[in-house]
Amino acid sequence: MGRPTVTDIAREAGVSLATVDRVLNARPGVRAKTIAAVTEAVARLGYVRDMAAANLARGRTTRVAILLPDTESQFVQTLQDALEEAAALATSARMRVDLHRYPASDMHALAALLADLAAGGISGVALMAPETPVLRDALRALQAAGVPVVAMVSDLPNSAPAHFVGIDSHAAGRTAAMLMGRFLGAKTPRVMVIAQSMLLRDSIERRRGFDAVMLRDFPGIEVGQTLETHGAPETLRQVMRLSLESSGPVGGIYLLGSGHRALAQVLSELGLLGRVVTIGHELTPHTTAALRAGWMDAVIAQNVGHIARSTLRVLQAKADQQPINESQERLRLEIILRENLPPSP
Amino acid sequence: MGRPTVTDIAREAGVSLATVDRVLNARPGVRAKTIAAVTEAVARLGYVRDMAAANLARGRTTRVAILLPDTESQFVQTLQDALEEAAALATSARMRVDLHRYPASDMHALAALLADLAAGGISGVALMAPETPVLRDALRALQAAGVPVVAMVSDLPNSAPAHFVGIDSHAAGRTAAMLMGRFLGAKTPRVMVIAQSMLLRDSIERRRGFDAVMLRDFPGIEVGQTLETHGAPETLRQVMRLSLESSGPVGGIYLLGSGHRALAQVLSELGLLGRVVTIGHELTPHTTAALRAGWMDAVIAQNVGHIARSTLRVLQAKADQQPINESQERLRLEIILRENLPPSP
DNA sequence: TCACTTTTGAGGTACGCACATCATTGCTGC
DNA sequence: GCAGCAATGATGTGCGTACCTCAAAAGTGA
Repeated sequence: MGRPTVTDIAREAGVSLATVDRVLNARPGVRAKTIAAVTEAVARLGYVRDMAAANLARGRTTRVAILLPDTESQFVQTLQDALEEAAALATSARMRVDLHRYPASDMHALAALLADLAAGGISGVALMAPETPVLRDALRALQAAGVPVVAMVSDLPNSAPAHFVGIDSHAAGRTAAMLMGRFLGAKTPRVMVIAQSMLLRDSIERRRGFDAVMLRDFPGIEVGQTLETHGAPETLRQVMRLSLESSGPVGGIYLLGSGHRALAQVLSELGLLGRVVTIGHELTPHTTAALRAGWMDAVIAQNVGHIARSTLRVLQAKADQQPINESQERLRLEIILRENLPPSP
Repeated sequence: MGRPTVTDIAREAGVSLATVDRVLNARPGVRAKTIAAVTEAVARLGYVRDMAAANLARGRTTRVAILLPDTESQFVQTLQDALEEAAALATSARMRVDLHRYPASDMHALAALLADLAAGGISGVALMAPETPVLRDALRALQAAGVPVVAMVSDLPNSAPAHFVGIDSHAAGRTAAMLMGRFLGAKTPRVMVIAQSMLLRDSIERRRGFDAVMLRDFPGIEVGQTLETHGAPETLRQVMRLSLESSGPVGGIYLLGSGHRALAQVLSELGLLGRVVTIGHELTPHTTAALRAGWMDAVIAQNVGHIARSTLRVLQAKADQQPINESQERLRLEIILRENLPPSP
């Protein structure tokens, strides 16, 4: 005897197949008493609906949309690649994934895109975006229309997403601090913190976590203010020179966001490349090269492959109104050094 | 128009459904020319077999066996828990998993168990075991009978397993060395290496990787010979005292295998707990507690949840004669510090 | 008790595929 | 040109479920 089927449930509950179907799919026209009988039979036999067969019978192909900013970021590009690979595989499981890039600076365009999607009859949306009021309203409307929303990488707590796929940014910052503190050793106990901008929630949280551990475990190390570069290499050069002049030399650099290539350039000009402990975030071709070259000491990352697969699994589960396997979907915060770099494919 | 189906392939290739079926399922009695025509139609239409429907039609439930040693090891226990959880979920995907523990000291018993399984008509076997000649022969026989074998945690290169699920132990050792070297800082540049035994392949490889990086990047640090404890706390106490007396104090301890609790005890007796950099392997309740308490500085681990799910996915793929998604099955080597400990459930 | 509504039963079709059977076609050598 | 065999076609059944229709039974109120 294999797994129980609807037929077994019908026999066990003493009702017809049609009634079992009505109960399982929450169709109207069944007495409470009958519902209870079927539910009990389900529990007794340990019946689990065969979702594959169910979706086959429904004939529906789950259609989901994924929205990424059109930033020229290596990380976003890496994530997109991972999503495309995962989407190709998901095709064999009756799922169609539409990937869109939205203008990062125009939240109204994003909101309009979301409205279009809602009208187009989609069964789920996942997105990576900073939480603005416009977006929040758009997402709430989407969810009110019954479309589940999944936040990727950066959480959207005020939009009440159905799920968040990403790591704890505060823990990421704490981990960076722990490594920085221990790697610094006898080097100048001063750390420079650099960010493109502090608008994104994850940057802010990383910084908070970094400070918390620095203050608690390494009180002897001085941590500077966040230097914002707004993505411009020239600004980076200026703020770094200014900071070094006014506060003196540093033993470590913590890069909150992207901009690794520009940093390498400036460090090289200053004769600091490989002489200061450098810690950053996210595994991209640039950071991989930097680790391999030896001038970056550690990268705190989240596995984009996992993010992609987890996102699709969660969207599928939501579409099927199935529960989520928390332990599988919990992303690990990864520490990457030169020695545990993943083998290049 | 949704996804193409076998019917579309038949029309496109100008053949019948039966022939498409013969080609897709590699059944005999089709001319090479016809096979080519069908294959081309598949490529042209971008046909992807609906595995859900296929498995439904096959009506077969994949039965696999998983064999773990009956060692009283926290890691093995953790792995078993993960496998049981994954197995419970796999049930809804038409897969039955039988978990066995074999006597760790009796390879003949393991071989006999494997022979039984082969006779019982099983579609796959996964196991964690040291590679002995007896086992190697048993595994070869099993594979000759068409049963795919998956090695878990510790590879079995001479038994030519269909797949290995686990991390690169050499890289694990290299990573441990990197952290040890950098964490030591101004501490006594001498490291003690402790193992239960050096019989297992992964212990040996870790040690090799550790030495390689120590030699290359930290030539000033002296690394002692491997002290074997054979799992006995009393032996651990003796060899540690002996080593400290003969070679002098150490600044770090590298624990190759298990035995974290006994180590804590002895370190405490010696007044060294928390005063030497301690690095070990695998995330278990003991090591988690040690990291939290602060006397262990880092743990190099592999995610048992991933091992479990990956093992089942690979076995399923082998049973379905489907290709394996390498990028999903590649396990990451994890570095765990206190700050990035996974939140307790 | 009768007309009425609500609840339940019986049965069919479909989803995309695997697998089986039997009939038919094409090709080979003689 | 015919036996003999390989290649192909035609057709049916079933996997577990969804969804539909129509008929029958049970329950309701007056």
